[in-house]
Amino acid sequence: MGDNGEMRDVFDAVAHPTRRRLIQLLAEAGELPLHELTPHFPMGRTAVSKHLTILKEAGLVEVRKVGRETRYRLNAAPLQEIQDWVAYYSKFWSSNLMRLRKLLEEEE
Amino acid sequence: MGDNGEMRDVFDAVAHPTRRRLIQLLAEAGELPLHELTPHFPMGRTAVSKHLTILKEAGLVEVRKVGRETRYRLNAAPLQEIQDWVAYYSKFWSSNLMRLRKLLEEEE
DNA sequence: TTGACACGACACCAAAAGGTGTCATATAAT
DNA sequence: ATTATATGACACCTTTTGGTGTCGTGTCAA
Repeated sequence: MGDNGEMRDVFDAVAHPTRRRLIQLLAEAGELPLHELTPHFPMGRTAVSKHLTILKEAGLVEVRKVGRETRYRLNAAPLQEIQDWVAYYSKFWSSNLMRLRKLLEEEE
Repeated sequence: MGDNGEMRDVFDAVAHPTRRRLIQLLAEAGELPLHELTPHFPMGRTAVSKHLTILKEAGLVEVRKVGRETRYRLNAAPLQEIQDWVAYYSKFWSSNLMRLRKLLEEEE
C-alpha cells in the first residue's frame, strides 16, 4: 500500500551521495519544493527531480502538491530496514569481539 | 589506512544484494575462499570475485592467501558509518514523533 | 489574458555497473 | 613431470545510471 508501480530497494536509494544530501535537506527543512532543493546541487532541476523520484520509489519521500509547486518531505521509516540489517552485524565490530576474533585466527 | 589505491563508499558497496549476501556468508563462516562462495550465487566465479573486490575496496572484507586459495573474511567495522548515519534519522520515525509531525502538518 | 514560473515526461547521451569467457600463473596432487 | 585446481587480470558486451535539454501543462501574477 502507498506505493504504486515500481518499488526500489532502500539500500540502493541511499547509495548515492546526492540522495543522502536530499534526505538531509528534507530532514532539516521539513518540506521543500524542487526549485528550492535544486540550488544545493551542482546539477540541473531534471537530475534532482529524478533523484527525488528514486527516493519516492523507495518510500523515503512523500509528496504534496501546493499550487504550482510540489513539496517533498522525508519519510524516514524505510530506513528502519537498514538499521535492522546493520544492527545484526554490529556484534562483529564491537572492540572486544574484534580482539577475540583476531586472537583465534592467530591460533589457527 | 591499510587500503591502497581506490577507495569505495560503504553505502555503495552495500547497495547490491549479492554483496550483502556475501557479507552474510562471511559473517556466518568466518572465512571462505572464492570457490566456496561462488556456488551460492547464480553467476560465475569472475562476477563473484568482482563483488568481493568492491567489498575489499570499501574495507569490508580482508584477504589472506593460503596455498593456492585466497580466503576472504568480513571486517564489519566500516558498517559503523552506516549505523551512525541511520541513527541520526531514527528520530524521524519514532512513532511519537511521526504522529506529532503529522498533526503539525494538518495545522498548517 | 498574457506572461512568468514550477514541474513532469520525454528523448537523448556518456559513463559506470554487472555480467560473460579466456588466458596466464601459482600451487597441489598423482 | 604432469595434470588439476584456484585465482587474478583482461577484453568484451549489455543494461542501468546519472546527467543533459526540450516541450507541454497547470498555476500564479500583472
